[in-house]
Amino acid sequence: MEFLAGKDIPAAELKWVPIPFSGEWGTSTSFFQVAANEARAGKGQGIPVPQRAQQIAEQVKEFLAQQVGIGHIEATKGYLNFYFETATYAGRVVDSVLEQKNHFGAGLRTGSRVMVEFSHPNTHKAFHVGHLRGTILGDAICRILEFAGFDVVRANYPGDMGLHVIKWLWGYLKYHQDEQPAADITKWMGEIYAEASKRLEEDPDLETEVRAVYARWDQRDPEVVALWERTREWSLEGFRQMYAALDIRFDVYYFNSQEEKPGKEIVEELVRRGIATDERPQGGTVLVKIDEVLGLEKEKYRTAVILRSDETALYATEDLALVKHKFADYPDLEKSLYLVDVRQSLHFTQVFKILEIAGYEPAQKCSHIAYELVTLPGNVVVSSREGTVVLLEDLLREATARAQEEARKKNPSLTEEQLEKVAQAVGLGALKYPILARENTKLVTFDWKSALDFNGQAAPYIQYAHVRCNSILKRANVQTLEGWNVGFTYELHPAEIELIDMISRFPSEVQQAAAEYKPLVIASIAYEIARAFASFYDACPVIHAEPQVRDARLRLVAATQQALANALLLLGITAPEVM
RNA sequence: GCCCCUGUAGCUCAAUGGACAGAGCAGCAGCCUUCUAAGCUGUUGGUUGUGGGUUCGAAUCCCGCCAGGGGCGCCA
Repeated sequence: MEFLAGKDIPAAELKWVPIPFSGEWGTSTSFFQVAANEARAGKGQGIPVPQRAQQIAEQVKEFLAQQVGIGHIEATKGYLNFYFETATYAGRVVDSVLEQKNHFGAGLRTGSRVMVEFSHPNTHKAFHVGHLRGTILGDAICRILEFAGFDVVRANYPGDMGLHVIKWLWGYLKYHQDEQPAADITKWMGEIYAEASKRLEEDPDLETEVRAVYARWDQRDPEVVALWERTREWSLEGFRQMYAALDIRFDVYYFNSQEEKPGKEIVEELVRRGIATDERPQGGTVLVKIDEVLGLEKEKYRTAVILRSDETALYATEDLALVKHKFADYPDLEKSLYLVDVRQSLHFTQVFKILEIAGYEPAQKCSHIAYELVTLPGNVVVSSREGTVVLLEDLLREATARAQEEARKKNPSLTEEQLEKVAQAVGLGALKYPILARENTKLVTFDWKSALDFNGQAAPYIQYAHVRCNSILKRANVQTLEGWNVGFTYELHPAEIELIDMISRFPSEVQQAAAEYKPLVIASIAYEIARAFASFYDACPVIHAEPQVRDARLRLVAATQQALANALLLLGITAPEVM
């Protein structure tokens, strides 16, 4: 550091990055910025920056080489690479995994609480692949945030009231009065919804009848309320089963039907305070001309309608109340996240902005995390109205059936009970992984072929690596790995080094995934660890190696298994013992 | 018209402003008397949509353009 200061090199400005993999570990920094600064200050002596950077790197290397306690250093292309001593580094990585076990990679508790709202299914509609993305993504984000050190509140906000529910009730009353649900309730309800939508499209005059049902709901007409309560429960039961099948849980449920009243009160308050414009006297709506209120010249937040002209509530009405409801329940929330598809970006911007204008400060802690849609081949949007849906239950059934068939073929020694479990783990994992391994902002096209492809970069590949680790440890008949005094004192195979390298990256990947709300980061490192292990498995015998090598490798295998298990857990994917 | 997202290998996707743009799939050539072949090894494949700019350095940041998708006063 003193040396650097003497050279006018600001040590604090040096960025340290991993060295591109070359069979050794180390950390590296470059002197391009230093050289560029020199050149700018006229001290560059006319030497091109890259060359000058290399000169500095060499000078620093010369100096450091005279110091004791520093191993292998290299100056190349303007970079200064410090290499760690292999045996020490490898041992430290493996030891820390085996010591920390299922906490390996976990962050320190931050003491700060974050709410993540996700899934928000609509009652009286089908639950299809389109809903799967937000649900799976939300679950993984919660798992990652929790592991990274946050206290997470998992919130669900089912749409149990709104025009779609009213439409369903209307369709039922008019065409299916007193009908009992079919065995598959969710599917049956979805069909009634699709039928109602179709009839309304064919004859727009029927709108008035639907509005009339909405009015009856608003006046709490006993027949409508009773029917709503009964049918709503059918849907909710369906959701409970669905979440159980997906291995997803929630801490708190909010229902938009509960936010109608408080929402309308907020609307009235906004009108009183002159923030909202009340056009009801002219037969219009209540709305907030946000840009106008803020005095913006260019349109940005636009205008938000917050109450219908017939005084029934919109989602906007209810969302205003929900923001407050959440902070009333959890006053210490540092963040309130809304994981909702990208089409609702403007809506949330408006809701949060309106509350901010009204002086409600927690609104600034709210943010919308947008994700893109799942479409069907040919850019067909999944729509319960159009009936272009792939139902989640069909998807789950297909995936597990396919996984079971595959498992039976690959490993005939499995018992029926084991097959069952493997099919669950593999089928579900195969569905989740492609969604999680993709940037949130990218469209996912669903097709059966790739959904049921279990090869290559997919969950089964990672699960298989975990199973192989397990298999080796079982065959080695290791009772415990505690207190082993073994190290990586032999010459490591490149595959071994890469595997250790990948494992060592896991903790920082967790932090990145949490900071950016990106399960993709975990999906990638999980795959990288599995891939490195597959090469290692092929190149490095464990059980039949010499005792000293065998023991070190057994510990590495155990560490790999642990790292894979931790990563899979964050993705909500089961790590099987056998498959 | 305004705003947002996307454009990387034949296909699906990666890549904190840093070293040679990487994987999978598909294709081609190999590997199972040795820890499960849902695997491994090798190989083919690139003007990162396009034109400028900033920078020592750009797939990445800024501006223009092209193409696709989404949103924009009573759907959610």
